[in-house]
Amino acid sequence: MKEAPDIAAIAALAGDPARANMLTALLNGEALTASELALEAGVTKQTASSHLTKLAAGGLVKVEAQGRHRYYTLADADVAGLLETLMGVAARAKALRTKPGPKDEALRHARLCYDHLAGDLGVGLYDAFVRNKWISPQRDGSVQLTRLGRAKVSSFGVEMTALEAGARPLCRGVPGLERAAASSRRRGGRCAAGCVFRARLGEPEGQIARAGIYAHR
Amino acid sequence: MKEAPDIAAIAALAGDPARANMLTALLNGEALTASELALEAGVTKQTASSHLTKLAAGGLVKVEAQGRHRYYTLADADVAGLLETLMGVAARAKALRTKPGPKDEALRHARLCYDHLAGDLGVGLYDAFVRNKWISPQRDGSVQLTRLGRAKVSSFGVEMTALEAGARPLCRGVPGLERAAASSRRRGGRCAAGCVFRARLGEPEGQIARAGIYAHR
DNA sequence: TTCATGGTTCGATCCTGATCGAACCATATG
DNA sequence: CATATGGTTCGATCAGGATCGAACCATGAA
Repeated sequence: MKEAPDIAAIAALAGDPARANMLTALLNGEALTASELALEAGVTKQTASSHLTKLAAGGLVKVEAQGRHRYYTLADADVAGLLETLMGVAARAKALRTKPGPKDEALRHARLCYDHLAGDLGVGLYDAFVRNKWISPQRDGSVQLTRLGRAKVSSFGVEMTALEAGARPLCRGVPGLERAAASSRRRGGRCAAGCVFRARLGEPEGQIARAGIYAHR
Repeated sequence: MKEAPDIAAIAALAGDPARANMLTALLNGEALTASELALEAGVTKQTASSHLTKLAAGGLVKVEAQGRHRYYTLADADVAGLLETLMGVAARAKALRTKPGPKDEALRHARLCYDHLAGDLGVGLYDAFVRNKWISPQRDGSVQLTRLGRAKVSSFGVEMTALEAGARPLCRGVPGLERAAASSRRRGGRCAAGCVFRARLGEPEGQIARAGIYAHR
């Protein structure tokens, strides 16, 4: 478990209220100065400086100096995603008891959008692709684009270049996932690796695949 | 910023090395006893007990008693997702310097699988759907299933029930995202809300949509 | 019933890190 | 050049929480 300390390090960075406030303030994509972030966090400029140094060292934020101003932004979309995930987990854990502000409402809504109609279309497409035998779920959990399917998507105008892996499955079974895949199948659920493709086409983000990894006892 | 403390609370839970080790040990979906988790974390049983109480109170794990044994599992797939996201951020932040063990390799590989061929097919399908005018990206960033598209997916055998919202767009523009959407469009990138659908069909998880929210300065 | 084992609770210890005042450096403006 | 403002660094303080030994409770097996 060599990895845990590093996970802990990142999590610990977001685990401080002041730093969490700063990160959240940066979620809308604007770049804020150290002073502004100090205000957001409700701490002094020196405390803010100390925190921001840590966030930058930890790779959660980027800083760009413009004259005497230091503009901070989230390091990348993954950090934003992390914050969103935290929000989601917090909400489910009922840790989120207060009504979020407008900005958070927008994020909430965006997430609802993810889980809505587009998801249904993706699911529908996957099922239809299977029924029409355009893709073939494999025993090992992978999904194969069939000859028929190749012809079909080609007829849609899909560029075949990236898909021209011959008989190569779209998603190969993963050694560590075999057991989980088998387990998931027995439960009448979709297999893990197969669900990778399905996740691509419409399920809530990664949930199915994680459900595969995450075999309920 | 009422939300930040709750985010911080969740993050802080994962921010302790012992707890992080425990959570990671549970990532493969197995249920582990308190004693096993104590071993995983390298702490005494009493310390483990204390930690597990917090994790359970925070909603990150679930516990099920069987006789004198207490089996712990991750609370849900979102928690697993959170851990994965943390791993991803840690990896990008170069905080991850050691070579992960086999189990982690499987997770890594699963993620590679996500970002691979299935993604290409999804992207290809989206583009083809647009080119064929089966879906129509709207000015406000939403995506509309066209009359033609409805007929098409219906011909695939896709159940129309969930999609029978008439002229309702698959993904409506979000008020808070309009500016970001416009901004993203100007950059030659895909719009935010439109990319919700696209994300469904193949882009790395939520990245595009977040990129939209996250407007680079 | 006794003993073993799993797990919780209590209390004391101590380390870590957030915090801020003071001082200093860097930049901008009049 | 002097003053104002943005931001960093240093050092001292102290609260919080991880930790573990001891004790206790709960369950299982002989």
